[in-house]
Amino acid sequence: MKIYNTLTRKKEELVPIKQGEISMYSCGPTVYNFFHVGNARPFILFDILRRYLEYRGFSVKFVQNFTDIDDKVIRRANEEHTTYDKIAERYIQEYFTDAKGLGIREATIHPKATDNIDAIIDTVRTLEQKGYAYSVGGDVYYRTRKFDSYGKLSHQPIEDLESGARIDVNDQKEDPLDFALWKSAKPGEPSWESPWGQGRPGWHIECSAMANRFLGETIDIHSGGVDLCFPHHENEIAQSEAVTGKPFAHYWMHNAFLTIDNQKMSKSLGNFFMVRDAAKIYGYQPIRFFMLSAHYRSPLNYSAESLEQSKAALSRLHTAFQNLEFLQEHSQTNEMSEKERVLCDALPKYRDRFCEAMDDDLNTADAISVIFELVRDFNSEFVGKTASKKAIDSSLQLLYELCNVLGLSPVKEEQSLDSEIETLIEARSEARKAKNFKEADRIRDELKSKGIILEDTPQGIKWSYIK
RNA sequence: GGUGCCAUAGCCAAGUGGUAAGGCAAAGGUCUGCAAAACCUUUAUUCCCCAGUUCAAAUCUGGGUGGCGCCUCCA
Repeated sequence: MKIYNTLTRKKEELVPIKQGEISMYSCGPTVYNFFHVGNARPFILFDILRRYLEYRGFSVKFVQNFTDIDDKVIRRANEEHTTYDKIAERYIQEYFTDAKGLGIREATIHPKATDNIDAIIDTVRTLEQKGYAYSVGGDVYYRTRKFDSYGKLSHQPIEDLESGARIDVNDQKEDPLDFALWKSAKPGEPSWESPWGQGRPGWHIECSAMANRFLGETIDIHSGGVDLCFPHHENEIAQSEAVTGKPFAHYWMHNAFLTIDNQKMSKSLGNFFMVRDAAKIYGYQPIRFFMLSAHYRSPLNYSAESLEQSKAALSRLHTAFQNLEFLQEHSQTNEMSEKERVLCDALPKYRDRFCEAMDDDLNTADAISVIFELVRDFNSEFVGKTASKKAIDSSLQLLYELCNVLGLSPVKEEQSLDSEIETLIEARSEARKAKNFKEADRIRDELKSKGIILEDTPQGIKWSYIK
C-alpha cells in the first residue's frame, strides 16, 4: 500500500516498523464544544485507514487523544460557571455520540491530556535537561533554534518562519519561534504541581508525551488536518525527537480542508456546521459518504446540494442491499445459472480493483465506484429475476465486506411490522387479486402516509420504510 | 515576501503518457393493472487558456488566467 507522506512529499510504500503491525497516532478534538463537519473529515478518514489496514491483515494500534485542558476549555467552563473537567467530560461524550453516528469506531486508546500530566512533566524535564527547554518565571519554553531540522515537515526554512512569527513585545521568550511547553497557572485556573511550580501543559507537548507513552518512541503513522502541520506537528517532532534522538513518525498524513463557499470551514471564520446539526438534516451516513466521495488530500466543498447528492447515492446502495436481502430470503433454488457462475467467478476482480484503489493512498472515491459497479451488475443480474441463493449469498457477502471497509452501513434497520400494518398489506393483496385496483391503491397510499412503501415484485410484496 | 495545492459534463468527482470511472440530476425506453425499484439508451471528439516535448498529453515542460491553503488558535 502506498500513502502520501507529508514529510517527503511523495507517495511511499507503507513499510511498518514491526511486520504485521501498525501504530497510528491522530490528533483528536479539543473538547469544549460539539465538533463540526470539517473536524469530522480527519476522524472519518483515519477511521477508514485503520479499517483498511485491519482488512489487509495488519494489527493496528490506534491512539487518538482528547485535549481536555486548554484556554478554550477553561473559558467555556468559566462561561458556564462550572469546572473544566465537567466541560471536557460532557463533550467527550458528545464526541462519541457523533462519532458513532458517523460510523467512526473508537480508537484503541483515547487518552486524555490530564490523565497523563506525569508523562508530560517527564518529557518537559528531559527537554530541559538536554538544553532544549528553558524556564522563565514558571513558564517553560522550547528552544526552537536548537533543533536543527525544525521546519522539515512543513518544509519551511527556519528563517522564513522567523520573519513571519508574531512578535510579542512583552514576551519573555528567547526567540519568537519558541513555544510553550508548560504554562504557569493564572489565579483561578486549574493547575498541576510541577518542578516549575503550579501550572498546566502547553498544547503541543501532550501529543509527544502520549504518543510516546502509548505507542513508543517511533510510530508508523501520524495524522491530522493540514492546519496542524505547522506548528503543531512540527513542534511535536521537535519535542519528541529531541527527547529520544529517534524519528518520531515514519509517515505523516494530512487531510485537506472541508470548505464552504470554497472557503475553509473554521471556527474562527464562523462558517461552520456542527455534525450534530447537519445530521439532523441529512442523517449521519450521508455525511460520511460525502467525505469519501473525494480524495482526502483535495479540498471538499460542503453544500446542501452535495449532501443531497450523497444521500441519494447512498440510498441507491441501501436499496440494493434491501433488494438482495429480499431475494435471498425468497430464493427457491440453489442451482447457479451459467450467467450467475460467470458473475460469481468475477467477484474477486471487483475486490482486487477495490483494494488497488485503496492501496493508492486511500482513493476512496475510486473504491466507491467499484462498489457501485457491483451494485449495477448485481441489480442487473438478480433483481426481478429468479436467482439462486448461492449466487446471492456470495454477492451480498462481497458487498458487505467492501462497505464495511469504508464503514458504510448496509442499513439493516430493525424492521418489524405491527399487526395493523400487516392487516393492511394483506387487505391490499386481496384487493389486487380481485382486480380492485382503486382500493389497492388507496391502501398503498394509506401505508405510505404511515411511512411504509410497498413494491410488487415477482417474489411477492416487498415493503420498506420511507428513506 | 516565503511556501504549497487546485482547475475534468448541468452538479459532485476518479483518472497523472495510450485514446475520458462512478454518483446525482435530466430525457427516452423496458418491466408493472398503475406504481416503486431495477435495467437499457442518450448526456465531455474532450479535460481553464496558449505554446512546446512525444508516434501518442486531461496526464510531461514552459508561460498565462482563475480559485484556495499554510507561514497566527484552528481538523
